[in-house]
Amino acid sequence: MAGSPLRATVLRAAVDYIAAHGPDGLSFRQVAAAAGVSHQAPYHHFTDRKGIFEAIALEGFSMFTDALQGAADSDTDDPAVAMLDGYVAFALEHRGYFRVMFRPDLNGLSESPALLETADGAFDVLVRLVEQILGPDAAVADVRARATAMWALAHGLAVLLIDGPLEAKLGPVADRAALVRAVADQSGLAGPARRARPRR
Amino acid sequence: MAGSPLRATVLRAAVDYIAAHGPDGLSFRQVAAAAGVSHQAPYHHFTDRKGIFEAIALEGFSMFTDALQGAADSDTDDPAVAMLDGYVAFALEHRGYFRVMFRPDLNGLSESPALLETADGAFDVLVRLVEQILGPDAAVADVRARATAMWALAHGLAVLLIDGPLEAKLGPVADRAALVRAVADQSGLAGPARRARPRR
DNA sequence: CACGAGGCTTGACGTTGTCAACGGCTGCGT
DNA sequence: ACGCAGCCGTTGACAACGTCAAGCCTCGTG
Repeated sequence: MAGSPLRATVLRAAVDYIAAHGPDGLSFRQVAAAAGVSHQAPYHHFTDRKGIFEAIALEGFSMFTDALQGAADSDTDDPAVAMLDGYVAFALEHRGYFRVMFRPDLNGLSESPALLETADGAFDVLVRLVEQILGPDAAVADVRARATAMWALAHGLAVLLIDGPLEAKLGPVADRAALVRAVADQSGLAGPARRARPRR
Repeated sequence: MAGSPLRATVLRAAVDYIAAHGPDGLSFRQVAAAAGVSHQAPYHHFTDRKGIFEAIALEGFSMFTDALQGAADSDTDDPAVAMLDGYVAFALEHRGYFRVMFRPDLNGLSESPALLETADGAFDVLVRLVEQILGPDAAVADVRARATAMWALAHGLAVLLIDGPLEAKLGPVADRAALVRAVADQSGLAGPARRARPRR
């Protein structure tokens, strides 16, 4: 299951490149050269250029699910904020993966059932947390809307920080946790459960 | 100021292509061929391939600012929701522009002062609206955080709808306004002014 | 020992972005 | 009226890219 060493090498080189320069300039031949093999060698491990992105996205979503689950499991008095922070932190620390995961044109998400399923797993973590926060008697539509709101907020923040004008405006990252906190406070999404805000 | 007709033709062809297939596969030579000219003709109107994206982003941010301003000016009892909806609506209706605007690797945002300034203009519309919502005695940090929260929420929703798994999950667009409403309600960002939530 | 398959190589083809040189129009100064 | 410079478009060439097609080692298994 581990795959050949070349496969891993290529994948790592690709992820590093993407983290540094974005996915679009990534060249099949360049990563092959970086791995010290001929320009066709990677074809024995990936069907396509797209195959590389698909593999990255798959691995990325798996790591992502774990990261979100970890944030959900961490015992904090504000699980919603922990989740938001976990989301944004993952994006910042694993740009190479994150940049590919949400680009269906690159990774062929809609065509790969395995990838779709893995991606769903991450969203499920979020939904389960929201169910837990809102309590068992919450309407399904509310849970859905709340989860979507949290997802959108976290995703927007992450994307704006990684690729958007936010980083150019606020300087690099600075204190991510404080930013997430402040934003979560300004939206109504912070707080341990039903609108009780201990405030310390 | 209008620019030559070829320039406009190329730009339109590029925007249409991007709306349909995303920016990355866009080929300089293809748009030239689509415009019925030789593969080098566009070079008289754009310095680079990147120059096309820069022009699209510039025009896009200008349209975007107008759209947001329009949403802010519309008299509704919930300006925050109007703004969020305006943001998402623009993204959905002008994917060809939106997809390029937030891709600094494509449009060279950080290198072009004119582009940066235009992009700032859009954010300023949001900040001014938040100032208006929170009232004149609001702390600067709160205004900033609230604006960032709204921006992130709208942007996340837009991105997830356009390129993310949300469209694959929820079906195409459906009723955007209702979705935005629900999400805004679940986050605390809806409501006319200071945390009054009519609930009705 | 044969042999088939996996892993890698070299070679080739069409397409891409970009540099360079060329040509025809149009409008200006003399 | 004439020439000439500028814009706007042309064709040609080049390196790099993704991908198809063969060929070459080097194993483990019969």
